[in-house]
Parts: sequence; C-alpha cells; structure tokens
Amino acid sequence: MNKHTKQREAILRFLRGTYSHPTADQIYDEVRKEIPNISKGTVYRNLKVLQEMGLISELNLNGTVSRFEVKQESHYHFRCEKCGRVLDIGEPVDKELDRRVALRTGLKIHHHQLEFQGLCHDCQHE
Amino acid sequence: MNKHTKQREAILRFLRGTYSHPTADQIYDEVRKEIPNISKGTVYRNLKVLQEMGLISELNLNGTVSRFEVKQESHYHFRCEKCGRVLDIGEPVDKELDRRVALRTGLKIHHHQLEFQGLCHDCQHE
DNA sequence: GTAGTATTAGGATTCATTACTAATAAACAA
DNA sequence: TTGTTTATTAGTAATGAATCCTAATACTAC
Ligand SMILES: [Mn+2]
Ligand SMILES: [Mn+2]
Ligand SMILES: [Zn+2]
Ligand SMILES: [Zn+2]
Repeated sequence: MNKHTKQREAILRFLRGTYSHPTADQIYDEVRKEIPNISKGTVYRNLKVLQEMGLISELNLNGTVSRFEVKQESHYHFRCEKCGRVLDIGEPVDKELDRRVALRTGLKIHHHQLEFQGLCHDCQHE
Repeated sequence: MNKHTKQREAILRFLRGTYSHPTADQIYDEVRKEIPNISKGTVYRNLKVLQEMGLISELNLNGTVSRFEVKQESHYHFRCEKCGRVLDIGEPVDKELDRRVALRTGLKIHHHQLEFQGLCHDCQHE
C-alpha cells in the first residue's frame, strides 16, 4: 500500500498548481525549494507512482523530454517552436476519427494524440 | 558542398526501399551488411545531413527513439502498443483544423502531427 | 512504542545521441 | 595523372535523461 510522504505530496501539489506542463527537472527545482535535499531519483519515482495512481499523466511531445500534468480528460497540445512553451488546446478531441480510421484500416485504435506546432503569443511579436 | 559517399548513399538507399520507419540502430544494422565497418556516428551524422538536404525526415513518436523515413507529404502515423510497429495512415491531414485553432487562439500554427495508438493486425489476433 | 515495509537520498548505470579527432577519400584543378 | 583542399569517416569519449541499486529512514498499522 502507498505511504503518504511529503516528497510525493509536494510534487503533486506543485503539479496541481501549474498549467506549465513542467519537465522532471523543473519539478525537481521547484520542489527543492521546499525539500532541499530531495533527490532526482525520488522525483522520477514519484512521477511514475503518481501516474500509476491515475493522478497525473506524462506527455511526450515531439523530440523533447517528458513533461507532466495533472490527469485531465484527453486534450490536444500546442508547442511553441521558439520558446518550447506547451499549451492546452480547447479544440474537442475527435473520437469519430478513431472509428473512421479503424474501420478503413482494420487496426484496433485505442486513441490518438495531436500536437500543434508554431509560435506562441509572445514569440510572434518580436 | 556535399560530397558523395557510399555510406550516405547506402543509408538513403535503404530508407528508400522500406516502409518500416526504422530507428538509427536498425539502419546501422542494415547498412553494416554492406559496409561492415561503418560507425554509428556516421549513421547519425548522415541522417542529420540527409534531413538538412530535405531527403528524409525524422519521426518522434510518443516516448520512443527517433525513427526515419524518406520525405513525403505530411501524413499521420499509427503505432502498435504491443509490437511497436509504425504504419502510415492514409486519412487526409486536416489543414482546416490548423486554421480554426489559430483563429480561435491567436497562436501562429505551422502544422500539427497526429499519432494513433492501438493494436496492429498481427497483434489483435493472439 | 514496536515491527514491518514502503520510501528515501545519493550514487552507479544504462542508453540514445552528440562531440571530438586524426586518418581518409571525394572533388577538382594544374 | 598528381597534388591540394576539405568534407567525411571510424573510433572513441562525452553528454544527458531516465532508471537501477542499496543501506538508511520514516510512514503506518497494531
Ligand atoms: Mn495538457
Ligand atoms: Mn510515415
Ligand atoms: Zn514561444
Ligand atoms: Zn503489433
């Protein structure tokens, strides 16, 4: 059974308070302000445990390191090609697309993920 | 200016003859049959050069190592969650989606990529 | 409190990819 | 053909994200 530790709690609390889709390193830096001697291994292990608990999810965007966010219903992402920022996109997920492709191809399709790329607001104006 | 080498040519020739979206390692193993002492560094460097030449493109699917394919027009991919196989999907790329999201969000959207996940033909039946 | 065990810190390890470098081989002109 | 230039190579070292390992620690149930 899972024990409740301040390390795990701090990681989850940080993720619950941000929309930034942070990397493990960014989470480490942030949590270290509160628990200065937490180790990176602990961060990685807890990120895995929290995933297994269904509380957070891991995001693997094109050619970047893993990012993490609190578990939400499926949604699309945008990544700025200049500054790397990652944003949630409100556009509804097209479940019909999965059915259509499954029918056409004979593949069993569980889901799909979609990533937009371009320039964020800040990076457009400079 | 680029020089023409048998190493670069063998890598490109292999990619032109497969639909398998191979990894750098798989390309290395294959090309080594022809050029036994080619080094992995040479494979990686040529994969980069061939990309810069616009002849091939790199594929970064969810949480996997890079895969490579001959440059084609934009298309979606499917990855089997069991065997890892990667397939091209014929479904037309929805450019209208980019415009719609750009309009709604104010982001400058260059393109999007989409990855289906599920079970391939082989892995469904066993 | 005590016992049992999940968790931790910190270091070692793995693995894909990149960087480095002296030797090699394209390209091209004399 | 020979020489010169310079991109490319083979081989090895280095990097960096992520995982693994282990003795010490701290939850939790009793
Ligand atoms: Mn998100
Ligand atoms: Mn493809
Ligand atoms: Zn930006
Ligand atoms: Zn399969």
